Amino acid sequence: MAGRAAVPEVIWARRERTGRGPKPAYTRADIAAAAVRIADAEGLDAVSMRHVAAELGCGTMSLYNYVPRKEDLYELMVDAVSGEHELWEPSGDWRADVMRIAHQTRALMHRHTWMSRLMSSLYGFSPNALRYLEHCMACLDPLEAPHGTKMELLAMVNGCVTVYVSNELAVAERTRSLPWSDEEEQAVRIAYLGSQIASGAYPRLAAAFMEDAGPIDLEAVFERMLGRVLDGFEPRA
Amino acid sequence: MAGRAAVPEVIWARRERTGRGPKPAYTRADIAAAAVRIADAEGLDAVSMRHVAAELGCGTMSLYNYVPRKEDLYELMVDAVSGEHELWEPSGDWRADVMRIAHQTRALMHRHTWMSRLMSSLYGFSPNALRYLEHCMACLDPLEAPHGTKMELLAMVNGCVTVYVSNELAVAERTRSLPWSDEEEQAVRIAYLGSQIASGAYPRLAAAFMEDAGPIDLEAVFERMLGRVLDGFEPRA
DNA sequence: AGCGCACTACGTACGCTGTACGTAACTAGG
DNA sequence: CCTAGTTACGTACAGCGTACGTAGTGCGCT
Repeated sequence: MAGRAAVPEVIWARRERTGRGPKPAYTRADIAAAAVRIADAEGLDAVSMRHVAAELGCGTMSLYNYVPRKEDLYELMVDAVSGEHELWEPSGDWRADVMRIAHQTRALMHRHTWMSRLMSSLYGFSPNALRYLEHCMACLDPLEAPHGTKMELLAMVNGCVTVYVSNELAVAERTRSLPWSDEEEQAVRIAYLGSQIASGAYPRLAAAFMEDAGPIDLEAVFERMLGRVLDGFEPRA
Repeated sequence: MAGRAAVPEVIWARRERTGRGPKPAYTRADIAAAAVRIADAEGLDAVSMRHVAAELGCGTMSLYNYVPRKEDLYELMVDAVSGEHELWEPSGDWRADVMRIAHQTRALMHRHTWMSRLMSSLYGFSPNALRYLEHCMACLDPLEAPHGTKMELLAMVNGCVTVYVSNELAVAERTRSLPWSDEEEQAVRIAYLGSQIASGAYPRLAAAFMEDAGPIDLEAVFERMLGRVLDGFEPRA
């Protein structure tokens, strides 16, 4: 009977509508959509309570009727785009299905570049996340393994995809903010990194950077990474 | 000769000291140490320019002589604790060495719980990061593979460790902010998650959650994950 | 030797953030 | 019908990053 009211509750445990009083002017979906629109167009840092409220056309503080803290707004956003995952009838080939899931997740994170940043800090048992997880598990039905192992597989795949895309986006951001062209980029990288490497203190890094001169094929690397992860779960022959 | 001054430079390309004028009162190491102290004690969000300046005992704007943007302060912090990595003479057993590296990285991120948050957004070719990377590559000398593959291995290991610890910390944070004890935690999780699962819409998730009733052994899961990653790089027999 | 300038230090100020709080309007349940 | 629980929203506050201006300092050059 201790006061458990003052506790930070998960937003999904709250009912959306609560009977008494005037009907809410917006749904959670409206709010999430507005926030996603802003994040897509102007970046995650542009998502402020004021900005989202303005996008919706209501006063700033009205938002707090729907969303107790800003963090919950993020949760709404992640759930909303999690709903973009295509969920198909499992093919029977778990490897192919998981590959397809990974590629779709990557595409989704490229479409909403702020996702990878939010995913790594959120708890993530939103309704759409549950639906998505259930679909992933369904794809793993053909795999002979305990549920726990399957969950570990999914965690690893999701984790790898997230960090991979994070890196992709970080590098893209870095080169985009540079005023030089891609070809000159190489030269610029030499400016600092090269000065360090030329110092001779890092012979192996020097060798590594000399080796891959051409632009790396991000798709191929992604594919290779996934393959290796899944190899670890292949039943022993 | 186009104006390349207005460009966001990497802080490591800046010289720390520049001859003319009064001697700077602090070193980059001083500043990084102050910021790390604050982040460790009060969390990453407590690291503000004002707060760090106060910790150093100087005016807020004086910090900007050393650090052009706040993001660079983060870079300094990451580099500082990257220097905590123990670098040993490679044993000749690359698998064992990589395992040891991963365990140390995990320990480091538990010591500085804000690291995982920063690592996923930073570019990361700071001096200490280079030293660390070179050491990792040295550990991989016994592995018969091209440099590019070795880099991919390290990226995967580092990535997996980062997301793993992120999850660990997120869960810990969630349960810590709850006023209930660990045993009751289980019951609370049922409150929302259980209501969803009991709905019957997610049969596989239900089965999975029922299966692992006891507290999971985080060390064992970590070990297993690493093992699987490394398996993917074992030379084919 | 001494001038000039690059550099450090730092106070003030601006626009922005999340959100606590108080008030007015509204409507469903007893 | 009344009233209690909700919605809506304006105001206010503490804190943020940082642009800008000013004052003082000491190295490098003439």
